[in-house]
Amino acid sequence: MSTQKPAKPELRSVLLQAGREILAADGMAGLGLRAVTRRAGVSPTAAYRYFADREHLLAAIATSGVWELTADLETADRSAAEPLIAQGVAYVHFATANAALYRLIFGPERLAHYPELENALAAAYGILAARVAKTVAPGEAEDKSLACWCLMHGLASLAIDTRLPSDSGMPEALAARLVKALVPRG
Amino acid sequence: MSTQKPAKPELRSVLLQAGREILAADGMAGLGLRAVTRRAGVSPTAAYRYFADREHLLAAIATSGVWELTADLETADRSAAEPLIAQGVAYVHFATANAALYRLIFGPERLAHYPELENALAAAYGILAARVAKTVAPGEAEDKSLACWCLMHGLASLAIDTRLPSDSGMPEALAARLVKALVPRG
DNA sequence: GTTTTTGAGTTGACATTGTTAACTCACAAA
DNA sequence: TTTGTGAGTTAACAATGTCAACTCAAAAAC
Repeated sequence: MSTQKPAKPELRSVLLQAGREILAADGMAGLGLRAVTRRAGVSPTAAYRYFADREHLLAAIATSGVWELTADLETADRSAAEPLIAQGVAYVHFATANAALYRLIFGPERLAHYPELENALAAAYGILAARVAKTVAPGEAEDKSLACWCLMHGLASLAIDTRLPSDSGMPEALAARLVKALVPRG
Repeated sequence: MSTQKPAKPELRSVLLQAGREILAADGMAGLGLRAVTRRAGVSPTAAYRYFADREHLLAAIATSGVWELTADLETADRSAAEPLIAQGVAYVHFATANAALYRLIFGPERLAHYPELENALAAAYGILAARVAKTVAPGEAEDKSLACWCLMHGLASLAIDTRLPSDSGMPEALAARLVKALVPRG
């Protein structure tokens, strides 16, 4: 007789999933360690077998999000006539579609100390920088990559906080315009 | 005989000051309602006479910071040969010199609901947009202003989180280069 | 000049949170 | 059969945000 249980739930990833769901439903406000374990149907302290403390749990959730973003950038880069612009659009689309998650990633100050998160972010930036390097004069690559990244992050933040001038239209369209302004041959 | 007391301490602003000090010393982590009142030498609930809850207190602290930033942008704009670039430099200088405060301002999601904070931010943006409008072709002003703002915010965030490529030099210098790349006649 | 009102703050309590230390207990190894 | 051990639980702690009820001095009203 086979067990009815979900076949090795792997609590660690269950917790990440629970965190993502809470994030999508209640935003950062609801994202406590106890809330996450509660939703995972497990006792609060169970999380400590997989995460040193609450911050490490949050960092892991953020990391999972960044890998998703990286994948989105990669497909955008591959599948479009204007790859750099497509990346910009994909970036702000991800941010607006996963607002709370994006805020977790770039919100608090816990960033520098989590190598996993660092790596994921470096990978995402790598996709962008590689495309810029192929699009722009060699001497300009470094600065333009950085400028693009800043531009997209800034735009995404403003869009999420509905701080864009109300007549700016869809943030994705804005992303396309702004990236084009910075790198005309995107 | 004149009183020895500090002549109408105006608890509200004392609390703001205490918050700023905590922010500078311990970062956002230490910025609890109880910590603030404790440092102000007053009981925890005293804050509720001036702020509806902890978030309103934080919003007020953030607002005070944004007005400071606005003033910095204004003087930078007035006192330089290349006013737009000076604004960019002043912006990231403020952010890096007041990292925790900057994170409070742009960190959590409590933004849209605090008109005071909204106004302060609109004022800061106004300074920038006005200068861009004077520097750039009429049709381009809107988008370029926005792009500048995004650029500066993105750069400031990355600089604070030490996520800039390590060979980028001082963030202020970087700000000058990036703004110039976007608006050559800055 | 006495009474009343009120503004500004305190005390004490409550529910929640993150975290720790000590435990249970099924299952694999010996 | 015994012994470990991995994965989780229970019970408790200190700290937090918040509320309701109070104190009490100084200003207003009569």
